[in-house]
Amino acid sequence: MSHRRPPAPRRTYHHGDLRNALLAAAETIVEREGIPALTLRALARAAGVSHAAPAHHFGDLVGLLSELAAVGYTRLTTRFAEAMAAVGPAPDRRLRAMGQAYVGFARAHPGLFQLMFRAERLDPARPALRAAMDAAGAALRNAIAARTGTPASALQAVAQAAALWSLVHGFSVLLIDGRLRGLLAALPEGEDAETLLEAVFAVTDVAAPAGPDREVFVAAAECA
Amino acid sequence: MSHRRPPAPRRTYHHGDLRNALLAAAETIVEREGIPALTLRALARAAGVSHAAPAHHFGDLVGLLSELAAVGYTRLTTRFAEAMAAVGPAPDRRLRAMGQAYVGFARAHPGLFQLMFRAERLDPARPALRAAMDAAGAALRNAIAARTGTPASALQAVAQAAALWSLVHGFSVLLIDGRLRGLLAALPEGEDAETLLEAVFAVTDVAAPAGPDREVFVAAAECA
DNA sequence: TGTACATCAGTGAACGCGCGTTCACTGATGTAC
DNA sequence: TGTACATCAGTGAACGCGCGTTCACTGATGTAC
Repeated sequence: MSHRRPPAPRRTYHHGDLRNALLAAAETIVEREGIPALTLRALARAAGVSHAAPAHHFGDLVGLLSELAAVGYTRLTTRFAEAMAAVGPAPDRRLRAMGQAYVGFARAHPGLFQLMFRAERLDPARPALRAAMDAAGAALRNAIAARTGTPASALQAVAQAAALWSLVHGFSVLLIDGRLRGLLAALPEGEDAETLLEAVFAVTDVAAPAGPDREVFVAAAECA
Repeated sequence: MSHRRPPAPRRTYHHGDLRNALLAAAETIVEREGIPALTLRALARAAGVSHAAPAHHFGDLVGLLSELAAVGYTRLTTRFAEAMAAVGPAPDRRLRAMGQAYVGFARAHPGLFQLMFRAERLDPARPALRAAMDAAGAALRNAIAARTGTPASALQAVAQAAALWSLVHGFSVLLIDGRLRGLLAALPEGEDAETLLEAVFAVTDVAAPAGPDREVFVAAAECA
């Protein structure tokens, strides 16, 4: 979020970059106080501006939050790219890196992440939001397609995508909501959510490493 | 929800079963109008009662919604039991049936399901809610333990549970939010969300049938 | 370079709304004797 | 069986609050000439 300004002092009548200041304020508020605290007046207050000012830039609250969600999806797409780049070209490693980036994003920005999936406060028809969502979705599908190769069927291709997305999304949601606390407590000393996610990938075929298990399986096909 | 009464006619000053009437009204409202429409006044209106009346039974709105969420968790636990009973004793079938029941519940009661996971409107310390959540969680863990048998490690046992729960929860959330629409559209003619869920289980090891694949794998271990 | 004017961005007072909460009340129910 | 009384459940008016929206306004900026 560029051009962030302190809300207090302003020497000129015009703000200069109220649009970005409002988005930054919205993100701060949602992380500190949660989604219900996101109101037009609270945002204007945080940006140090009269409460009627935001209307000039976003129309209404749904518009503003949709733009913020778009920022979130764009940031998520960036995280995807970074994580995959850091891990080299192996498709299964890239896919796992992407899943870890997904969960990592949710943990780093839980409020924003929740907002991105709270349909009632967003307008998916907003071009910026639609474009940002599409970009994130395309990155996910590409990474899955790269690993799967030519799928056995259309159904299987779709199922691969739905499975990975469901897995990392469900894990993220349950984790930031504290629902996995019980399971995490049952872990051996010193193990945390990151270890658990790795183990989840391991017991799951979706993003499991193409390791010995898979080779044994292939060998079995020949042996039989 | 028992003893449901029409809100309009009431010959006696006392309602008789306002507690259940309010829970029923809350469920109707959340399914028809969504979670933001759940206010004390709207509930009282729907139950045909003055807006100060609910306080006698639930204290405040969080209390009322927590009780409703408890009803939801209890119903979910019942669905679990029904689905597993209908499918016989085989642990992997039972586990899949449970996953299907989870997603089926979310589809049948999307508003209630969302409420059950909207922490900001619930008080998890309420005994009824805590008990109902624990019961549902225990059913899930038991079904997983029955299929896994003796796990290789504590980490793996926890990972199995986290994986299945994440998978079905993520699938449910994305499905009722319409996020899987794109993937569903890519399915062959006539295939629906139920088929997709089956396929997701199939590409996933978590609840995959102990079918030929698994046998081949075992054969390979001997063959090598 | 200077001036006039249109447009833009933010102000601040006012509005109506639905909300949760409080409170004195009243009708109904249950219990003791 | 009857009566007195306490308790319970629901009423309805009132309150203050924060909200989004409207509106006439004003200060700043940009543009035409």
